[in-house]
Amino acid sequence: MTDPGSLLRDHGLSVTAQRIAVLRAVAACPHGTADDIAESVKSEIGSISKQAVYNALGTLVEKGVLRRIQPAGSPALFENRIGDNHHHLICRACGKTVDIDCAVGKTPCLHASHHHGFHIEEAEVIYWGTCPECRTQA
Amino acid sequence: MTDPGSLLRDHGLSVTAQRIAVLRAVAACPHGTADDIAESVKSEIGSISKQAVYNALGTLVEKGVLRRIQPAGSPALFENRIGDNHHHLICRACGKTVDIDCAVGKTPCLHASHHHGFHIEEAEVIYWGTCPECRTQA
DNA sequence: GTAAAAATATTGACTTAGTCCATTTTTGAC
DNA sequence: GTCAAAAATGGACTAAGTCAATATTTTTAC
Repeated sequence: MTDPGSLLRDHGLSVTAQRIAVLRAVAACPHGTADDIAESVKSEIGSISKQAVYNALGTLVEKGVLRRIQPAGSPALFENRIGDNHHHLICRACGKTVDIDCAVGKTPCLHASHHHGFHIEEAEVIYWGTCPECRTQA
Repeated sequence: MTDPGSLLRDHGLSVTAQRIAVLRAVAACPHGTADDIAESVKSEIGSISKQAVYNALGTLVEKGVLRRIQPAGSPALFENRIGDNHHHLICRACGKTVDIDCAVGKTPCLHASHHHGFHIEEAEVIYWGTCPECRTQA
Protein backbone atom coordinates (compact mmCIF):
# COMPACT_ATOMS: atom_id res chain seq x y z
CA MET A 1 0.00 0.00 0.00
CA THR A 2 1.10 3.56 -0.67
CA ASP A 3 2.18 5.38 2.47
CA PRO A 4 -1.08 6.65 4.01
CA GLY A 5 0.49 10.00 4.88
CA SER A 6 1.51 10.87 1.35
CA LEU A 7 -1.73 9.44 0.02
CA LEU A 8 -3.62 11.97 2.13
CA ARG A 9 -1.29 14.84 1.26
CA ASP A 10 -1.51 14.04 -2.44
CA HIS A 11 -5.24 14.54 -2.22
CA GLY A 12 -4.94 17.84 -0.40
CA LEU A 13 -6.02 16.46 2.97
CA SER A 14 -4.57 17.09 6.39
CA VAL A 15 -2.73 14.13 7.81
CA THR A 16 -4.31 12.99 11.05
CA ALA A 17 -3.80 9.90 13.13
CA GLN A 18 -7.47 9.05 12.69
CA ARG A 19 -7.39 9.17 8.91
CA ILE A 20 -4.24 7.12 8.71
CA ALA A 21 -5.75 4.52 10.99
CA VAL A 22 -8.93 4.47 8.92
CA LEU A 23 -6.93 3.88 5.76
CA ARG A 24 -5.07 1.05 7.43
CA ALA A 25 -8.30 -0.43 8.73
CA VAL A 26 -9.93 -0.41 5.29
CA ALA A 27 -6.86 -2.12 3.88
CA ALA A 28 -7.07 -4.68 6.69
CA CYS A 29 -10.77 -5.40 6.32
CA PRO A 30 -11.88 -5.04 2.74
CA HIS A 31 -15.68 -4.81 2.44
CA GLY A 32 -15.88 -3.73 6.06
CA THR A 33 -18.73 -1.67 7.46
CA ALA A 34 -18.17 1.70 9.11
CA ASP A 35 -18.51 -0.16 12.37
CA ASP A 36 -15.94 -2.81 11.48
CA ILE A 37 -13.57 -0.04 10.58
CA ALA A 38 -14.22 1.86 13.80
CA GLU A 39 -13.45 -1.31 15.77
CA SER A 40 -10.28 -1.95 13.84
CA VAL A 41 -9.14 1.64 14.32
CA LYS A 42 -9.80 1.43 18.04
CA SER A 43 -7.63 -1.62 18.34
CA GLU A 44 -4.88 0.27 16.52
CA ILE A 45 -4.93 3.73 18.09
CA GLY A 46 -7.03 3.20 21.21
CA SER A 47 -10.07 5.27 20.40
CA ILE A 48 -11.86 7.24 17.73
CA SER A 49 -15.25 8.89 17.64
CA LYS A 50 -17.97 7.51 15.45
CA GLN A 51 -18.16 10.86 13.73
CA ALA A 52 -14.48 10.91 12.85
CA VAL A 53 -14.87 7.51 11.20
CA TYR A 54 -17.80 8.71 9.11
CA ASN A 55 -16.03 11.97 8.28
CA ALA A 56 -12.87 10.22 7.24
CA LEU A 57 -14.65 7.60 5.17
CA GLY A 58 -16.87 10.21 3.56
CA THR A 59 -13.99 12.50 2.67
CA LEU A 60 -11.86 9.67 1.37
CA VAL A 61 -14.69 8.37 -0.80
CA GLU A 62 -15.23 11.90 -2.10
CA LYS A 63 -11.57 12.26 -3.01
CA GLY A 64 -11.60 8.94 -4.76
CA VAL A 65 -9.27 7.23 -2.32
CA LEU A 66 -11.86 4.74 -1.14
CA ARG A 67 -14.97 3.31 -2.66
CA ARG A 68 -18.30 2.91 -0.91
CA ILE A 69 -20.64 0.10 -1.86
CA GLN A 70 -24.07 -0.05 -0.41
CA PRO A 71 -25.86 -3.31 -1.04
CA ALA A 72 -29.54 -3.77 -0.31
CA GLY A 73 -30.20 -4.81 3.28
CA SER A 74 -26.71 -4.06 4.49
CA PRO A 75 -24.93 -1.03 5.87
CA ALA A 76 -22.40 0.63 3.58
CA LEU A 77 -19.15 -1.24 2.92
CA PHE A 78 -15.80 0.33 2.12
CA GLU A 79 -12.84 -0.84 0.11
CA ASN A 80 -9.59 0.58 -1.14
CA ARG A 81 -9.43 -1.24 -4.43
CA ILE A 82 -10.40 1.51 -6.83
CA GLY A 83 -10.01 2.50 -10.46
CA ASP A 84 -10.04 -1.02 -11.85
CA ASN A 85 -13.76 -1.16 -12.50
CA HIS A 86 -14.34 -4.33 -10.58
CA HIS A 87 -17.73 -5.41 -9.29
CA HIS A 88 -19.16 -7.35 -6.38
CA LEU A 89 -20.75 -10.67 -5.76
CA ILE A 90 -22.78 -10.91 -2.59
CA CYS A 91 -24.31 -13.92 -0.88
CA ARG A 92 -28.01 -13.39 -0.18
CA ALA A 93 -27.85 -15.77 2.77
CA CYS A 94 -24.78 -14.68 4.72
CA GLY A 95 -23.80 -11.37 3.14
CA LYS A 96 -20.32 -12.47 2.19
CA THR A 97 -18.94 -10.12 -0.44
CA VAL A 98 -16.22 -10.90 -2.94
CA ASP A 99 -14.62 -8.91 -5.73
CA ILE A 100 -15.33 -9.84 -9.31
CA ASP A 101 -13.38 -8.55 -12.24
CA CYS A 102 -15.40 -6.80 -14.85
CA ALA A 103 -16.93 -9.27 -17.28
CA VAL A 104 -16.17 -7.05 -20.23
CA GLY A 105 -12.97 -5.55 -19.02
CA LYS A 106 -12.94 -1.86 -19.73
CA THR A 107 -14.36 1.26 -18.11
CA PRO A 108 -17.21 1.87 -18.43
CA CYS A 109 -18.02 -1.73 -19.15
CA LEU A 110 -21.66 -1.05 -19.89
CA HIS A 111 -23.54 1.42 -21.99
CA ALA A 112 -27.14 2.29 -21.35
CA SER A 113 -29.23 1.94 -24.45
CA HIS A 114 -31.22 5.11 -23.87
CA HIS A 115 -29.87 7.56 -21.35
CA HIS A 116 -32.86 9.92 -21.00
CA GLY A 117 -30.58 12.94 -21.33
CA PHE A 118 -28.62 11.91 -18.24
CA HIS A 119 -24.88 12.26 -18.12
CA ILE A 120 -23.82 8.78 -17.02
CA GLU A 121 -20.76 8.66 -14.80
CA GLU A 122 -20.63 5.14 -13.54
CA ALA A 123 -22.18 1.73 -13.93
CA GLU A 124 -22.35 -0.22 -10.71
CA VAL A 125 -22.92 -3.94 -10.88
CA ILE A 126 -23.85 -6.22 -8.03
CA TYR A 127 -24.23 -9.93 -8.58
CA TRP A 128 -26.54 -11.63 -6.11
CA GLY A 129 -26.23 -15.30 -5.37
CA THR A 130 -25.41 -17.95 -2.81
CA CYS A 131 -21.92 -18.71 -1.61
CA PRO A 132 -20.59 -22.27 -1.54
CA GLU A 133 -20.97 -22.63 2.25
CA CYS A 134 -24.56 -21.45 2.32
CA ARG A 135 -25.34 -23.61 -0.68
CA THR A 136 -24.09 -26.68 1.17
CA GLN A 137 -26.23 -25.89 4.20
CA ALA A 138 -29.42 -25.44 2.18
CA MET B 1 -52.56 -4.00 -14.70
CA THR B 2 -53.78 -7.45 -13.75
CA ASP B 3 -56.57 -7.37 -11.23
CA PRO B 4 -54.82 -7.05 -7.84
CA GLY B 5 -57.13 -9.58 -6.22
CA SER B 6 -56.33 -12.40 -8.61
CA LEU B 7 -52.70 -11.40 -8.63
CA LEU B 8 -52.59 -12.00 -4.89
CA ARG B 9 -54.59 -15.23 -5.06
CA ASP B 10 -52.38 -16.53 -7.85
CA HIS B 11 -49.44 -16.21 -5.52
CA GLY B 12 -51.19 -17.98 -2.67
CA LEU B 13 -51.72 -14.82 -0.62
CA SER B 14 -54.78 -13.70 1.27
CA VAL B 15 -56.55 -10.81 -0.34
CA THR B 16 -56.69 -7.85 2.00
CA ALA B 17 -57.68 -4.26 1.42
CA GLN B 18 -54.21 -3.17 2.50
CA ARG B 19 -52.38 -5.36 0.02
CA ILE B 20 -54.61 -4.32 -2.83
CA ALA B 21 -54.06 -0.68 -1.99
CA VAL B 22 -50.31 -1.23 -1.77
CA LEU B 23 -50.30 -2.83 -5.21
CA ARG B 24 -52.25 0.11 -6.61
CA ALA B 25 -49.94 2.58 -4.91
CA VAL B 26 -46.84 0.96 -6.36
CA ALA B 27 -48.41 1.08 -9.80
CA ALA B 28 -49.24 4.74 -9.23
CA CYS B 29 -45.83 5.77 -8.00
CA PRO B 30 -43.12 3.70 -9.61
CA HIS B 31 -39.81 3.99 -7.76
CA GLY B 32 -41.63 5.13 -4.65
CA THR B 33 -40.28 4.67 -1.14
CA ALA B 34 -42.17 2.72 1.52
CA ASP B 35 -43.22 6.09 2.84
CA ASP B 36 -44.51 7.34 -0.51
CA ILE B 37 -46.51 4.17 -0.80
CA ALA B 38 -47.92 4.49 2.71
CA GLU B 39 -49.05 8.03 1.89
CA SER B 40 -50.63 6.96 -1.35
CA VAL B 41 -52.42 4.08 0.37
CA LYS B 42 -53.73 6.40 3.06
CA SER B 43 -55.23 8.70 0.46
CA GLU B 44 -56.93 5.68 -1.08
CA ILE B 45 -58.25 3.71 1.89
CA GLY B 46 -57.98 6.23 4.71
CA SER B 47 -55.35 4.59 6.88
CA ILE B 48 -52.80 1.83 7.10
CA SER B 49 -50.18 0.97 9.67
CA LYS B 50 -46.55 1.40 8.83
CA GLN B 51 -46.06 -2.26 9.61
CA ALA B 52 -48.70 -3.41 7.17
CA VAL B 53 -46.97 -1.46 4.42
CA TYR B 54 -43.64 -3.09 5.19
CA ASN B 55 -45.24 -6.51 5.52
CA ALA B 56 -47.09 -6.19 2.25
CA LEU B 57 -44.10 -4.86 0.36
CA GLY B 58 -41.83 -7.50 1.84
CA THR B 59 -44.19 -10.36 1.05
CA LEU B 60 -44.85 -9.11 -2.46
CA VAL B 61 -41.15 -8.76 -3.17
CA GLU B 62 -40.61 -12.26 -1.84
CA LYS B 63 -43.30 -13.67 -4.11
CA GLY B 64 -41.82 -11.90 -7.10
CA VAL B 65 -44.76 -9.56 -7.58
CA LEU B 66 -42.76 -6.45 -6.84
CA ARG B 67 -39.12 -5.58 -7.07
CA ARG B 68 -37.14 -3.72 -4.44
CA ILE B 69 -34.23 -1.54 -5.41
CA GLN B 70 -32.04 -0.05 -2.77
CA PRO B 71 -29.67 2.59 -4.07
CA ALA B 72 -26.88 4.02 -1.97
CA GLY B 73 -27.95 6.93 0.15
CA SER B 74 -31.65 6.37 -0.37
CA PRO B 75 -34.35 4.32 1.29
CA ALA B 76 -35.59 1.29 -0.62
CA LEU B 77 -37.69 1.91 -3.72
CA PHE B 78 -40.37 -0.38 -5.09
CA GLU B 79 -41.66 -1.02 -8.58
CA ASN B 80 -44.01 -3.42 -10.29
CA ARG B 81 -42.15 -3.74 -13.55
CA ILE B 82 -40.58 -7.15 -13.17
CA GLY B 83 -39.22 -9.99 -15.21
CA ASP B 84 -37.89 -7.89 -18.06
CA ASN B 85 -34.40 -7.48 -16.68
CA HIS B 86 -34.37 -3.72 -16.87
CA HIS B 87 -31.98 -1.58 -14.88
CA HIS B 88 -31.94 1.85 -13.28
CA LEU B 89 -30.35 5.18 -13.88
CA ILE B 90 -30.22 7.45 -10.84
CA CYS B 91 -29.30 11.11 -10.59
CA ARG B 92 -26.62 11.69 -7.95
CA ALA B 93 -27.87 15.22 -7.38
CA CYS B 94 -31.65 14.87 -7.02
CA GLY B 95 -32.20 11.12 -6.77
CA LYS B 96 -34.49 10.92 -9.78
CA THR B 97 -34.69 7.32 -10.95
CA VAL B 98 -35.59 6.14 -14.42
CA ASP B 99 -35.82 2.72 -16.00
CA ILE B 100 -33.24 1.64 -18.52
CA ASP B 101 -33.63 -1.35 -20.75
CA CYS B 102 -30.87 -3.86 -20.50
CA ALA B 103 -27.96 -2.89 -22.69
CA VAL B 104 -27.47 -6.45 -23.84
CA GLY B 105 -31.04 -7.60 -23.84
CA LYS B 106 -31.27 -11.03 -22.30
CA THR B 107 -31.41 -12.45 -18.80
CA PRO B 108 -28.93 -12.63 -17.24
CA CYS B 109 -27.30 -9.96 -19.31
CA LEU B 110 -23.97 -10.29 -17.57
CA HIS B 111 -21.70 -13.11 -16.68
CA ALA B 112 -19.17 -12.87 -13.96
CA SER B 113 -15.75 -13.93 -15.14
CA HIS B 114 -14.91 -15.89 -12.01
CA HIS B 115 -17.73 -16.76 -9.69
CA HIS B 116 -15.78 -18.04 -6.63
CA GLY B 117 -18.06 -21.05 -6.39
CA PHE B 118 -21.12 -18.88 -5.89
CA HIS B 119 -24.38 -19.73 -7.51
CA ILE B 120 -25.27 -16.44 -9.24
CA GLU B 121 -28.97 -15.64 -9.39
CA GLU B 122 -29.12 -12.07 -10.53
CA ALA B 123 -27.03 -9.21 -11.84
CA GLU B 124 -28.20 -5.84 -10.66
CA VAL B 125 -27.01 -2.78 -12.51
CA ILE B 126 -27.31 0.80 -11.36
CA TYR B 127 -26.09 3.61 -13.56
CA TRP B 128 -25.13 6.76 -11.68
CA GLY B 129 -25.16 10.11 -13.36
CA THR B 130 -26.73 13.54 -13.51
CA CYS B 131 -30.16 14.24 -14.91
CA PRO B 132 -30.73 16.97 -17.50
CA GLU B 133 -32.26 19.40 -14.99
CA CYS B 134 -29.46 19.07 -12.45
CA ARG B 135 -26.92 19.33 -15.24
CA THR B 136 -28.39 22.67 -16.33
CA GLN B 137 -28.28 24.00 -12.78
CA ALA B 138 -24.64 23.09 -12.24
C1' DG C 1 9.75 27.86 16.62
C1' DT C 2 5.55 30.31 17.37
C1' DA C 3 1.05 32.06 16.65
C1' DA C 4 -3.02 32.63 14.01
C1' DA C 5 -6.09 30.49 10.85
C1' DA C 6 -8.02 26.53 8.97
C1' DA C 7 -9.15 21.95 9.23
C1' DT C 8 -10.41 18.08 11.89
C1' DA C 9 -12.06 15.48 16.10
C1' DT C 10 -15.16 14.94 20.06
C1' DT C 11 -19.49 14.57 22.28
C1' DG C 12 -24.09 13.85 22.55
C1' DA C 13 -28.59 14.79 20.86
C1' DC C 14 -31.28 13.74 17.01
C1' DT C 15 -33.31 11.61 12.59
C1' DT C 16 -34.63 8.20 9.44
C1' DA C 17 -35.70 3.70 7.95
C1' DG C 18 -37.01 -0.21 9.45
C1' DT C 19 -37.90 -4.30 12.96
C1' DC C 20 -40.04 -6.71 16.97
C1' DC C 21 -43.77 -8.21 19.58
C1' DA C 22 -48.16 -8.73 21.83
C1' DT C 23 -52.83 -8.14 20.72
C1' DT C 24 -56.80 -7.60 17.75
C1' DT C 25 -59.00 -8.13 13.36
C1' DT C 26 -59.76 -10.22 8.96
C1' DT C 27 -59.63 -13.98 5.73
C1' DG C 28 -60.40 -18.51 3.76
C1' DA C 29 -62.06 -23.38 4.50
C1' DC C 30 -65.56 -26.27 6.11
C1' DG D 1 -71.73 -19.34 10.81
C1' DT D 2 -67.52 -21.19 13.10
C1' DC D 3 -62.85 -21.69 13.64
C1' DA D 4 -57.96 -21.80 12.64
C1' DA D 5 -54.57 -19.39 10.17
C1' DA D 6 -53.04 -15.27 8.25
C1' DA D 7 -52.65 -10.45 8.38
C1' DA D 8 -53.10 -5.77 10.56
C1' DT D 9 -52.52 -2.64 14.43
C1' DG D 10 -49.94 0.11 17.73
C1' DG D 11 -46.21 1.15 20.15
C1' DA D 12 -41.68 0.36 21.78
C1' DC D 13 -37.30 -0.42 20.01
C1' DT D 14 -32.87 -0.74 17.03
C1' DA D 15 -29.35 0.34 13.58
C1' DA D 16 -27.08 3.43 10.69
C1' DG D 17 -26.04 7.66 10.09
C1' DT D 18 -26.40 13.08 10.55
C1' DC D 19 -26.20 17.64 12.95
C1' DA D 20 -24.25 21.12 15.57
C1' DA D 21 -21.54 23.28 19.21
C1' DT D 22 -17.14 22.98 21.27
C1' DA D 23 -12.39 21.48 21.71
C1' DT D 24 -8.23 19.98 19.65
C1' DT D 25 -4.91 19.33 16.08
C1' DT D 26 -2.74 20.47 11.81
C1' DT D 27 -1.15 23.64 8.54
C1' DT D 28 0.56 28.04 7.05
C1' DA D 29 2.95 32.33 7.53
C1' DC D 30 6.26 34.67 9.71
